[in-house]
Amino acid sequence: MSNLNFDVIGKDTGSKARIGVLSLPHGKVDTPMFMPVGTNATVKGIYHDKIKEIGYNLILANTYHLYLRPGLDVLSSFGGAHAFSSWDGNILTDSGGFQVFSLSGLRKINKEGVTFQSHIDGSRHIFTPEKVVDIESVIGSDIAMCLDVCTPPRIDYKAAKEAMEMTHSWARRSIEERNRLEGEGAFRGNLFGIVQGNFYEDLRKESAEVISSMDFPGIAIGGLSVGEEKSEFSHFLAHTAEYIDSTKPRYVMGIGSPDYILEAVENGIDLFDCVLQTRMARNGAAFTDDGYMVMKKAKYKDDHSPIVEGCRCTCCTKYSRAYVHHLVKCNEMLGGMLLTEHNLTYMYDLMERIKKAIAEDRFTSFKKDYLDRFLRGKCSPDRRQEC
RNA sequence: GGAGAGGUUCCCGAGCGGCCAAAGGGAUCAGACUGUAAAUCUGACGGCUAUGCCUUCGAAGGUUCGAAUCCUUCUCUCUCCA
Repeated sequence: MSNLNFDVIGKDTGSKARIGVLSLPHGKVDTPMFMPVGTNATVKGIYHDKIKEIGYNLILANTYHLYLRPGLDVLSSFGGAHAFSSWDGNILTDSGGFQVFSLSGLRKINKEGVTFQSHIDGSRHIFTPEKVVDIESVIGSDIAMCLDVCTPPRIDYKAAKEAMEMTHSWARRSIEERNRLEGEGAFRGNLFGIVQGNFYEDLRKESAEVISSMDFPGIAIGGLSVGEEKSEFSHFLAHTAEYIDSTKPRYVMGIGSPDYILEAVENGIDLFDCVLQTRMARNGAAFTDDGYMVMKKAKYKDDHSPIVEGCRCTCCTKYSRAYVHHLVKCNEMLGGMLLTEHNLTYMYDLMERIKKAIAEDRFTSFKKDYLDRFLRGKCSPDRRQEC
């Protein structure tokens, strides 16, 4: 029934890290893999061709945003988001569950679904789990996420439990709708379930087990990296991951920075996505092994070296730090574009290094060496503790 | 030569007797950014021995309890007319 085949092809013995191959309708994806975020069927600041050239074969898009604009009629007339955006790789669609969290002032939740007030024009729209799967089938998602209830940290137990139970109930309804559409030949993607449970150990365990028991080809951990301390993130990531079916691909939604990703990989996570790389690029920062390089700093004004020596991206092979500094200072869009390509290239190549380390059974030492250098650069000595 | 307008903290620019170390931009510097309401946002931005003090609104003098704000002289800039 599923269009997904997931083969674990290697494991690290010192951790739960693993390498695998995901076979999706639009081609294979080697895991662990980072997925660039392209909310509006475009990864901001870069051509789809370039994304593909870097090596990515799986990007995100957002159900809520695409439903509002351009709307289902347009998407449907193109036969889905792939043709519409000229992207022949895989698309994972987020359900709008994150918008339940991020647009909390513009929505209301009840058992049936979520009522959103559009952030664009204020119009009201109802999202039910069934409707989200329907929209995702129009989009043509290769991986379709269920509508879930993503909650902020520090809510009380009762609210956390309610959100979790609603997420579970919506997961069941999503599966029924998928099955119905599959029967009609209208759904060809892979529906992934999402674990919630906020920051309560028993709820996280329960949610991981409940979602794992359902008929999903892949499982995501949601509701992390929503403003909690890093230590809390690490704890709940490890605690949740251990209760998820290890034969399925595991996806942590919304991370992240290299340190978060290494943490996830160590716990056997296969997929993650994040806006950080592309957003920070537009805000003038480059990912490097020595932390984030803030290109607007005056010290790069006359620096003739590339951002990262040896990096294969356009930015590093053709331009100097001084030029990128200049572009960022002038607020020229090319600055953000070059940095976007750099950050996505950096992340792809980092994933390659991680996979190689796992294949050679030295993930733990790789992680330690990498973080020693990355966090030293990211944080000044007096802030080191916080990082 | 004549008439008019004007010189404000790095720049532009508001203020036109006390609530002014002086709005608002910009520049500069620093910080944030993690399933994208983000090419965005936040903070600092005269000096200091800092719930106060000192210096500052072209210059010098004056009026006033009190002046960036009113008066006098000087100086510089711009516009128009000759």
